Formats: sequence, structure tokens, C-alpha cells
Amino acid sequence: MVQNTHLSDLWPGMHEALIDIIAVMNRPARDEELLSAAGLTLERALFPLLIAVAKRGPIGVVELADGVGRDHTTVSRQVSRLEELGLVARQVAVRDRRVREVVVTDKGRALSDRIDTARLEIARRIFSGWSDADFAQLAVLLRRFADAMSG
Amino acid sequence: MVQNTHLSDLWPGMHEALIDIIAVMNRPARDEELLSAAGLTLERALFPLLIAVAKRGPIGVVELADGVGRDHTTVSRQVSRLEELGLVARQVAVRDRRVREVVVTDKGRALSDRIDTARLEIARRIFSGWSDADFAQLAVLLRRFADAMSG
DNA sequence: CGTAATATGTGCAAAATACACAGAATAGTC
DNA sequence: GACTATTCTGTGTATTTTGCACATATTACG
Repeated sequence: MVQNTHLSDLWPGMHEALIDIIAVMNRPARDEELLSAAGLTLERALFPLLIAVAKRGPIGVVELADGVGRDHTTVSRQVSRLEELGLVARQVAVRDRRVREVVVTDKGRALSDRIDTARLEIARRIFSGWSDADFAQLAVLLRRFADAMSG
Repeated sequence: MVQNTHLSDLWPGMHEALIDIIAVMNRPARDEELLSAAGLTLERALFPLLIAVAKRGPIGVVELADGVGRDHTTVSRQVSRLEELGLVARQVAVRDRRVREVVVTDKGRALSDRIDTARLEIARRIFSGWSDADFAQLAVLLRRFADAMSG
């Protein structure tokens, strides 16, 4: 078990590292970099949504909104735009006809795949020089951390 | 050195964990939680900025804007509002008089301290059940990761 | 059945953001 | 030193993004 003193000592530095990481990930320029690396453009606000749908779809608007931390009405409109662009499709869920499940189309999947590829390339650069063991360890601990946060 | 196959295998899961963590950290509701835990309110957009200034100040507007991933004109206006609230102050930098350094006031520092306290409390909950070794390991690897990303 | 709760979406107003531009200070070059 | 380019900051303006109030449709539950 983590000792309180130990936590107080290490937490600030760890939090700072987190902030740094999030700063890099949040940079809007980064999305556009990824997109242009994939040879595409997409409105800024739609990008995270497409990624979320690709990863978690089929998914309802409310659940999607919870995930990205925005109002469901905002997300509803943005999904509409993604739909107009042919990147996602909506269909009434069979079990619960209130829900209009959002799912990526082939076109949307192709786009998100290209983004994944670009992202993997970046990861390769970042982790060049790391040992297999450290990398694996970080993967495990990050997963545990994410789970602990969500719970 | 990380093998390419190893990276391809583990990266998707690691990236997913990162997304999950950032989703939690980005949730506006989380800021408000922290604030209300500290017994305060603050406009949503100003919150991350105050934190950044408290942690990294004295700091110029452009550098601040880079950190939070928004246009410098946006940040300039937001800093003005923080100034009106008495949470930060601006002063011309001595070495470079183009720069108007932003720095937290006592009032701003008090607020950010209370937020830090609330955050530490949350961290305590998240990491209860972790071993000292795992916690320390995560701290080290996150720092290395952050540095590798920035470089 | 009747009431409450949930999922979605539209109208409208506010908040947040970026682009174009400009002034002030510095850096670099000759 | 003079000249040009770059950097930092900030204002005017338009666009984008967002949330609240509200309405409809469906499900959940007593």
C-alpha cells in the first residue's frame, strides 16, 4: 500500500508529468498534424468525436457526450455533421428505440485507420531508446491507472 | 530498445489508456468538482489557465498559450479576466520588455493551493491499494514519457 | 394504466476561439 | 549605428463551439 508520505512526495511530480502529457495531446495543432500526415482535413471539434465513435461505437449520443465531457446537445449536432460528411451513420437501436446508435462508416473507418497509422509512427519515435521492459511496464501501469481513475 | 513488433502490439492498448485518462482529466465537471471541493467557483475556461500560471509562472502569454493549446489572443483576454478577478498580475519583464509576465497573486496562490489539496485527496483515493513500488515506478515512467513526447 | 426517467434533437443566446492586423521591443545583419 | 526580420502582446471582428430551456419519443416501474 502506498504510504501517505510517499504519495505526498511523489504526487506533485507525477501530476506535473500528466499535465505535460495532456498539454501535448490536447494541442489542436497535433490533430491537424495527424490529419495532414494522413492527407486529410476535418473540422477541429469533429476529430475527437470520430475517434471516439470509431473506438467505442455503436454508441448513443448521451454516452458519447459523457465520454468527451460535453453537453449531449452539442454532441448531437456534431454527430449530424459527421453524418453529412459520410463518416458516421445513425440507426435506431433495436433493443431501445429511444437510442439512435452512432457507428463509423467504411469511409470513417478508413480515415481513423490512417490516423492510427500516423499515430503509431509518432509513438515509434517517442519510444525509440526505451527498453522493452520499461515500455511494457508503462503500458501496464497506465492501464491500471486509467481503471483506478474511472472507478 | 523497443522492438517494433512489441510496440505495435502494446501501443494500441497504451494509447487507449491514455485516452481514458485524458477524458477524465478533461471533463469540465472535474474542474467544478475540484473547485467545489475547495469551496469556490471560477469560469470554466479560466481554471486551467490559473493552474498553468501557478505552476509555471512567471510566464509570457505566448508561452502560456502554447502550453494550453489555444491561440495567444484568446489567452491574452482570459488572462485579463483573471487579472480583474485579482488572481494573477502582469508585469513587464526586465530582461525583455516585450513580455508582460503573468504571475499568480497571493489570492490566486491561495486558490490554487486549495485545489492542489483537493487533488491530492483524490489521488489518495485512486492510489489506495497500490504498492509503493508500482506507484514510484509509474511516476518515473510518466516523467520519462512526458520528456520523450516534448522532445 | 399513469408517472417518472431516459435518449434525442431544435431554437436561441452566451461563451470561447481564431484570424487579421497593429504597435512595441528585440535580434540579427550589414 | 541603421535596417530588416522576428517576437510578444493586444484589439476589432467574425466564426465556432457550447450550453440551457424546452419539446418529443420511448422505456421503466409502481
